[in-house]
Amino acid sequence: MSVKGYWEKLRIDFLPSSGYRKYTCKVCGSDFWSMTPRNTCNDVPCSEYNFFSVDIRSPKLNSLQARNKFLNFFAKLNHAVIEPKPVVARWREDLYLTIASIVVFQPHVTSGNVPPPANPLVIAQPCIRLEDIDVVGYTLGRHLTNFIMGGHHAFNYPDKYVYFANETVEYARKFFVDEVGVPEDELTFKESWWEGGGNAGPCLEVCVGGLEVATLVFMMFKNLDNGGYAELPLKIVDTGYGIERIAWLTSKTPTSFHTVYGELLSKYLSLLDLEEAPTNVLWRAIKLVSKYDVKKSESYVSLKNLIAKDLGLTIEDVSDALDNMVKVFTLLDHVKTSLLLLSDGVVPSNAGEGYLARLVLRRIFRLLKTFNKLDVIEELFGGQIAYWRELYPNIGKATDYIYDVVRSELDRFGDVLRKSSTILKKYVSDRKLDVRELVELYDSHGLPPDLVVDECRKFGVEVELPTNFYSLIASRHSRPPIKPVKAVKLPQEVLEKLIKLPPTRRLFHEDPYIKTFTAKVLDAYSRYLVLDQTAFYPEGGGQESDVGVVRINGEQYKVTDVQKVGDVVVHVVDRDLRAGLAGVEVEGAIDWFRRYSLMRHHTATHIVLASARKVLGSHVWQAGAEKSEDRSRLDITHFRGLSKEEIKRIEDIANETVLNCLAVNTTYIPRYDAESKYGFTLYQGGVPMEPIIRVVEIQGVDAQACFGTHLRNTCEVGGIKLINVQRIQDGIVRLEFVAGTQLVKHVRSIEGLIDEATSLVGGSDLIKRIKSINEELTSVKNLLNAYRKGWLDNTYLEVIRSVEEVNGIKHVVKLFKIDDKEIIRELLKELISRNSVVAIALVPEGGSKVYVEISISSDILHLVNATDIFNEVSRVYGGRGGGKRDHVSGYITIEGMLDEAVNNIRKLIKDFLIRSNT
RNA sequence: GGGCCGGUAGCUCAGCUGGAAGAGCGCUGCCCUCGCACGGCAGAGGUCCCGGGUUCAAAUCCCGGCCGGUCCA
Repeated sequence: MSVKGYWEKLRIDFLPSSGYRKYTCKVCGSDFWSMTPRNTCNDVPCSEYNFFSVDIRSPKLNSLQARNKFLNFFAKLNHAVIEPKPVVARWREDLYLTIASIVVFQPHVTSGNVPPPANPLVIAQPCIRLEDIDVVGYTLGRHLTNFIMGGHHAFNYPDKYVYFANETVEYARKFFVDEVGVPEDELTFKESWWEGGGNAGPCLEVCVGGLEVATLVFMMFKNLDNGGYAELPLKIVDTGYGIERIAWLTSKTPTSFHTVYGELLSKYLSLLDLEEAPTNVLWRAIKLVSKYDVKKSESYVSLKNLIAKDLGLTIEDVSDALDNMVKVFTLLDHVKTSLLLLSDGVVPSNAGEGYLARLVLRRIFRLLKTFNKLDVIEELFGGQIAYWRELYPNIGKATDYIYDVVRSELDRFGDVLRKSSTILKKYVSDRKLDVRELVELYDSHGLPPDLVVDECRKFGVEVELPTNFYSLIASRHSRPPIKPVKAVKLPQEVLEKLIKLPPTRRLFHEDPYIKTFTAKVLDAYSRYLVLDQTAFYPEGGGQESDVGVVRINGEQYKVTDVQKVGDVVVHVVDRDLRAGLAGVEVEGAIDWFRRYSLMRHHTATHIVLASARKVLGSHVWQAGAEKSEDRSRLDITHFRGLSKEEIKRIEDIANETVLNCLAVNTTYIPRYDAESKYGFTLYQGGVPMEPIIRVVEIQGVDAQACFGTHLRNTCEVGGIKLINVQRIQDGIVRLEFVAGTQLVKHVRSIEGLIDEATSLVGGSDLIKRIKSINEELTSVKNLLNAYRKGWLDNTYLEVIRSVEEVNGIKHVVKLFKIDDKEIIRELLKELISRNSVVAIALVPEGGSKVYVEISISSDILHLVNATDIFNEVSRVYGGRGGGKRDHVSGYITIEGMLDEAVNNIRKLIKDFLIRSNT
């Protein structure tokens, strides 16, 4: 079905009945609704911007006021106001950032698993989108990397209808006309089609004077693999109002940066020693910018040309005025985006969402570098922290962390730049730099092309920056489809068979201290056993599964692994089970020692995470965890390695928590209650898809959504010792620790190591022994060197005495019966550097193998060649080897008497020298 | 998660079309100086990241791993 086909199906009666009529855009061909006849659809680039000439009957609004107006309007229409969520979408596995308000409700609500927190609802959600990051600034505010998306949402279930397209359009019209004061003739609704995140539906783009101010999406379909659509059971109203654009519309400033950042703009200009561009240039720019395809870099140049022509200025005048403004706009935007990311706890790194933060920061650094103003970076951040801390309280709380990270990232960027000159020298050593090299400098070394071009000029190397540079980069990166590889530990046929069984009653949750139990067999197949209830904990939440035994009909089976398939717990036993066991009663017993160790390690993990957050800051998140019987492993996000002091403090605070004997309570709480009570730090180990979640709370210390089995009280942990701390990758630190009785085991293994080391070196005081062994080693080394030197001196004289001469060529062939090639080589070097001589060493290497090394003084190289001599010898003695004219090494084979052979070789060489020199 | 670049003396790096492990800075000692800096001379310092392979021969080539950097998801 075509897009238009869906529109006929949807039918929005409200528009025609309120006097709107449908027209077709002469430029893009889209259908749109308008009160007054129009040729074009009122959206760029079909129409020019003229929203600043529209007579808006409303006071000027800044973005905070526009946001409040939006929320209040929909609150009056019985929408519950929902608190915004972080800009880092930690609840999504397929997305790093909150790019729209609907993201807050995906996938748990949109899939139908969890009801929305209210219905209908309204939210003003800060969002970050980096896809247009390159054109931010150039469009004078149409594109931003951060913005507030006002969304009113209604979720229509098959059995519960709230509202859909008609009401949505009615509300939008009322909001823009009655609240914002847009004259109704200026308001248009363009029919379009929206797709995203696996869903799709028709949408209306709401425009005023060329500016799109809202999109109204009616999410009705699911994308199918074959490219088609399937209707969703849930019909969702998904709207996005551009709060900054609405503010811009009312405040009539030449760019939206003037509206959003207010006094910060002039503050930034003065910090950077810049002048604001003349107003007439800015106004001319905003009128013209709507016509251009901003993705093409040459269009910015033609924009400047046109402004110059219109205003009677030179292109240089316009460039001077506009280029710096664009950079300042970009700085304003990027600094705010950084603040939002960092205050939500993102740790910059070279992977994941951390990379996105680094990308934005690096762009800031590069821009500042073009002004030579890297030193004002803290003032730039400070200005915005003060400006935004009221609207975004997290920014105020994270101030220290933000400065720390900015400084540390700036240092790192400085390192890259410092390295750049040596790297560059390597690349321009041939006095030129081609495009391939330019691409490699950026892709492999992080050197931005504009910077490289500047640097090259200093070396006197001219480089051309191709306009398609970034698409060249893109083409270097092949994009494999995202594959959510789920490690399925059970065979497919077992999964299919078991998924239909009723959920297993979780005795391990009801009472984590149950060691034995009885249950009924629901199904038994091959080595897989499903019971109606079980005390066996299945692997999950980073906790390994239990092991133990089950007794069925008097026969005992070992349980080696336990997995969860949906809500069904599957026991894997050590051998095949009989058929027809369904209904039979079984007795089970878990390996309690192992389980208790796991429980201690699991509770300890929560304690250590909380301690790390206390010591390092609230940007610390769990990046992975694994609890096993003998130790626990916790990966946390942090921007540098830990100092000894920090490690000690984490350990101390963790053990304090243990000693304080705090209760550990496990409760089931409705999702939204839990979120508002504990915040999003609940979801350290991922986000469950259920409306009611299991919360493990250590009173006053930590609360997490968690599936694992925990102790009743922190006392039971016994004690916690960090045994290994390392930075496993940029932005992630791994903490390994042991708890409880495992601590004893760990100490014992260290004792064992010490004992073994002590017995190896002898004596009783390990440190003392190692010190004396070291000294001994040094003196033996020195002694050896002395002997070598002595050997060298004596042997040198001895060899010199054996030098013979044929046809004016001095030469010597010597057999050495020590296997120390290093000193023999040194001897040869000594010989040839102090004499004009051909020196040949033979070193037997066991069996018939004899090592040969030939060296020739440089001044007689014109007379004789080492390779030739070697070949002459190997003709008779079957050698393999090679080298250069002055030096050859290899092996020959000598059977029988060695001394005899050496004499023979001497003769061979003598003959050769006679022949070759006549 | 993937692509690319890199890992050689305490530091910064060269050597990488296979053929005798190097430079600069720093360090130690001596000379010069009243002393310091500079300068001069001499010297110490190496698991060429690790493990396999190819080869007469590997820092260099091939395979695998570890670590770092960087770009893109």
